[in-house]
Amino acid sequence: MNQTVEQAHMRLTTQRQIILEELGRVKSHPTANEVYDMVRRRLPRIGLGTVYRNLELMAENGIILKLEVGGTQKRFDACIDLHYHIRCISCGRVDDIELPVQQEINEIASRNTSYEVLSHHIEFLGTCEQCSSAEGRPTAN
Amino acid sequence: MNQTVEQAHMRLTTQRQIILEELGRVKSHPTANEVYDMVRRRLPRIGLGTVYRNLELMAENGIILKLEVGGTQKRFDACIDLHYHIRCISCGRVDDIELPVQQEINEIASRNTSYEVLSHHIEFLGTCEQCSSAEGRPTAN
DNA sequence: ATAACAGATGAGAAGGTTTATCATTTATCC
DNA sequence: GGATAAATGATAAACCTTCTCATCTGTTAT
Repeated sequence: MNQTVEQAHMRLTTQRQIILEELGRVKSHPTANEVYDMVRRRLPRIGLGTVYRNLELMAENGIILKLEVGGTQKRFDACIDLHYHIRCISCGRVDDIELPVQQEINEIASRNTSYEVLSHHIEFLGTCEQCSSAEGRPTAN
Repeated sequence: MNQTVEQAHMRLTTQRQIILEELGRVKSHPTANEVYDMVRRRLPRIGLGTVYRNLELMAENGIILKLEVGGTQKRFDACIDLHYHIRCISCGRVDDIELPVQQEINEIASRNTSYEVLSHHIEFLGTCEQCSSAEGRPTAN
């Protein structure tokens, strides 16, 4: 599951290479459109569809991570190690959160459901520093 | 936060009443469109916008719960007690899962982030009974 | 009761995100 | 190099959600 573009029998095209590079460059968890904007600075003629297609493909092959978080848009992460996230309910940004991964709750969950449990994800909700400090100010929002 | 329609200074219109009734009738976690379909059987002239507007409003006022889960669509729940969910990666259905709520991890998370932590949600991923048993069959999917 | 007012609705348009289509381009394999 | 398969870019389409606004409904004050 966790592999490289070549091991997934995907051609390492220029587009894929740069999508991967740009995604790896940031610590944020960009949406497809944000990745598109980053990549377009280096490949101005790339299509939005190509970005979507490849993010989806690379996520399916375990090369990158597609975040299963709330909010309207899908987000992607070059770091595929299991870790948890926190999302700002005001501006929507998503950050990593330091918390020991609790693999054991998968087993606990398994005992209480008819589903075949594969994984879990914890998402915290809160307000980020910027939005918290902007709350009082009349002009900001 | 957790209150009735009247306490939220919302008029208890026929539409709101029936939306609440229909949402309370099911144990699933329907999408706005699924609620629309259920309600329309009793109020054929209701608009989809009314359903969206009122689900959103009632969620804001803590009358119902808007699920912060992955997937493309928002889902709603008449049960507002904090509990966790499991989502089928094959068909998308969402069920409750029995697992003690871990309020203490909010505090642990708080120590490791600059966010103001408000809440958290755990979402398990897996395959539901139906999809698991349908996996082998050639015709099903 | 009735008039004035505010809130809610229904219909449709519009917006935003994602996926599908397809002719063209690019890479790979003999 | 030529045949073949895969990937791209452009565009359209699909999908979900929100917005707009004229109309309707309920409330309040007279």
